[in-house]
Amino acid sequence: METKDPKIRTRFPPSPTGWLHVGNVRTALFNYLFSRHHNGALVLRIEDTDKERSRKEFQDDITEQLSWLGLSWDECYRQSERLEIHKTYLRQLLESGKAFYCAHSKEELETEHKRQMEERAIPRHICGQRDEGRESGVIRLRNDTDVTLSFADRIRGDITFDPQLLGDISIARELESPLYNFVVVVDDAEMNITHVIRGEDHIPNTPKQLLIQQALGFSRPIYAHLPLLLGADRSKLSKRHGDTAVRDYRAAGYMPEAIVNFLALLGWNPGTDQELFTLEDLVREFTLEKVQKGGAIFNEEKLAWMNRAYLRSLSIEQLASNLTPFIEQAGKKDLSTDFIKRIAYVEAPRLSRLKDVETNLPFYTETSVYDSTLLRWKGTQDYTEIIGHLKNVRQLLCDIPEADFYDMHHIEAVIMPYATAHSRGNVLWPLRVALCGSEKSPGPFEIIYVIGKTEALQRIDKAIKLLDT
RNA sequence: GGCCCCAUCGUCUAGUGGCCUAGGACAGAUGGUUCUCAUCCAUCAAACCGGGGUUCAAUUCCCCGUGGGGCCGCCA
Repeated sequence: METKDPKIRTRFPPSPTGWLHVGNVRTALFNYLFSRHHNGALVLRIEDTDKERSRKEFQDDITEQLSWLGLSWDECYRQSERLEIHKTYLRQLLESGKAFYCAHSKEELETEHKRQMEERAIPRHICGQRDEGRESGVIRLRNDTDVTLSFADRIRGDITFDPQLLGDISIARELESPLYNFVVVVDDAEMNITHVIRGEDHIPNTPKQLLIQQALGFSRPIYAHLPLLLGADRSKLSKRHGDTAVRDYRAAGYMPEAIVNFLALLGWNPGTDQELFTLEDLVREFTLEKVQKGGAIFNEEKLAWMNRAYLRSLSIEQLASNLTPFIEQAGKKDLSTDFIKRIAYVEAPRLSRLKDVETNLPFYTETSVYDSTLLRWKGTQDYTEIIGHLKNVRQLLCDIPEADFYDMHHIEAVIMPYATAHSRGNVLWPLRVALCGSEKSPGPFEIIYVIGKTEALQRIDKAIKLLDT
């Protein structure tokens, strides 16, 4: 059993350069689960040091989607507001000679890199200007370490690097513009981050950050590198794999609980057969020891299955209110709440995503034009027989009091004996087609239940008329 | 190319030397229920990357291959 350590602090540091995507959310989730499991704190840090690419709408998207998913944070910072702190440490390194200005041009560095690749040499920049005392250019950390760098990853064990392969690490474009590896180290230390839980694509950054930490005299946090989220081709999940933004899944009608549950199981599981977890369950069960090492493919079919499970756990009232915006979006804005509740009731077993409601919506809200031949069961039924059945069923429906139309099973109980007596297909197929005008649809009782007595009678009359002419 | 990480059914995974004729879930196939669609129920098919060790015994430990991935920015 792990002990609860209130001093544990984790962080989630997205850069606001695109819509928050599911890979980021998985990282955020694991940080959330770990910190909450230990009664610790989660810091949200907007990494907006790249002024060119950072945008306010993306930053808003981060907080909006995290909130929607139920992932809360305890503190929030914007890196761009911490420039003075970063500059202080930058000056410290410059003054102590641990960092220096490198005035080589981009072109020069590019040429050097190209040559190194061609010569199969180590791609690194060991700057010849270390001791020239220049006062402008890129600020680099002097790297003359020759001892092997090593850190204990909580998920992968010891990972070692040869620091000589790194060259002099760039830490700022200029004094006013510090770079990622430097800022991360300073902020993690300043914010007392105890556990750095991030994607394994950051493993190569770790030795650089270790070096910067040492130069600054900071203590080292515990690292845990998560397996990557993969696309179907097993490469790192990205935009080219299709919709990966949380807002897209939200717009399609995935439940936040399903997304969280699904993401948690990508790279982690408690070692049991349980698949459905609330966020509280996850917080209670989560440990880094159970985190997987290999990358996991983001399989939308399983997400859809899980979403179905969550949709079906909703009450009709809850489902109806979740469905309402999607029904409105499909162009049906004035439906009564009772009507929507009846749609929710019959659609519940058919929905993978809330947006799927638009598939059958026309059956409930519109009358359709169809060919009279569609009314024939198996395509061969006699018209006069169909007319007879429809008229009889119509009469049965007429005799049901309006109030009983609010019970689907009552409607079924009235019509079913008649249908059975005349072979169900002979009665129910034409009835259903009369009601919806389509080959495939929900059952006749379901449609009648949704549209109500008056509308049902009208549609049956219309079908009878169609057959009569 | 260099460095680093990883490796059980198509996919997500259980499995920490014998309980494994390898378990579950999604997807798939078949059958049943059924007026169509969906739901639901039952059944089936499907994996330990290869080769060496260690051991009485390896999916599990070690090594080497192979395969996959990540990173090599004055992006984060």
